[in-house]
Amino acid sequence: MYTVHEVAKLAHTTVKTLHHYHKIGLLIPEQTTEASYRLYGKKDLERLQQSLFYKELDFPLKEIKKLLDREIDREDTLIQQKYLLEQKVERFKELIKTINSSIKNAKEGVDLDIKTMFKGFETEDEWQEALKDQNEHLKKQ
Amino acid sequence: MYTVHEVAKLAHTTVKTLHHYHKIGLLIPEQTTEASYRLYGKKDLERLQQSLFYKELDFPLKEIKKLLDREIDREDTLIQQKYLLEQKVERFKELIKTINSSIKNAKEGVDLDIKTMFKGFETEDEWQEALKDQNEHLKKQ
DNA sequence: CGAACTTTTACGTAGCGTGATAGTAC
DNA sequence: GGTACTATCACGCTACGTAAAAGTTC
Repeated sequence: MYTVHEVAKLAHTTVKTLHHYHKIGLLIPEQTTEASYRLYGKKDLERLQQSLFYKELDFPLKEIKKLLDREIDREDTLIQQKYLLEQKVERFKELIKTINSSIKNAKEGVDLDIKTMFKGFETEDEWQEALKDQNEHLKKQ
Repeated sequence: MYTVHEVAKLAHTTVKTLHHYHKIGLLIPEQTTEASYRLYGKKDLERLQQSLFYKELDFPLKEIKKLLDREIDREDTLIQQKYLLEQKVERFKELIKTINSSIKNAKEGVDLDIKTMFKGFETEDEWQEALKDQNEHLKKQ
């Protein structure tokens, strides 16, 4: 069992964040003491971990809650999260490419064409679509 | 010259976002028509591009404005942004590693030790520190 | 003339941060 | 009994979303 402070330190987040997650029902501590001190167990830490992964993927907390509440299977969820993180790495690599093009053109004083300027951002929405498809996929299974 | 809608489409953002950036002074269109329609030029698009890069790096808009207002040199800024994006890719790779460990342990039904569970998140703050150092570094130049 | 833009104004929302005040553990 | 926690309000802030009403362009 871990106190708020301990969990915050372990997960590199803040006490206030844990309070917030408690309030919105995203992460309810396994136990509370008589003085209503929050006590988190192993399962709570696992759920927090998965929440943080989703957060890195820019999922809104409400959706994270939904996803974890109907949690099909921890392993499946982890596999999906891994896939999404890999997608994100690809997007970032695209952005780096775009920067390289921009640097090159800045150096040469040439104007970069506009489509190229925003390459890698474009994937933002398409990528959101891909996310939905992914979720649809999971639901159907 | 591009209208709000055109810019929004090009940069894969929204009209409202451009309004907001105008309002806070982050991106003021080069021209406005008689009917006060916003018209964005090439310079504006470049500034928007850099803003979006910083946004991907989780910089608050206020700081982005500051950074771009004192813009030392577009090229230098791009190089710094590239470096920071690469850092971020590394963090994400760490997270993927963490997921792999978690999947493995989920498979074997073994409990993962807690420090490992949050590896990759830990860099969040340390990474923020690194950011500050970077900025300090730039300021001193 | 209609369809697709555009404007400003205004209120709503998410995800916490930041005190303030007060109780609690050791 | 002091120090370091903990709790619950409550208000503030950022970065927009989401209408709502009205003008504009082609």
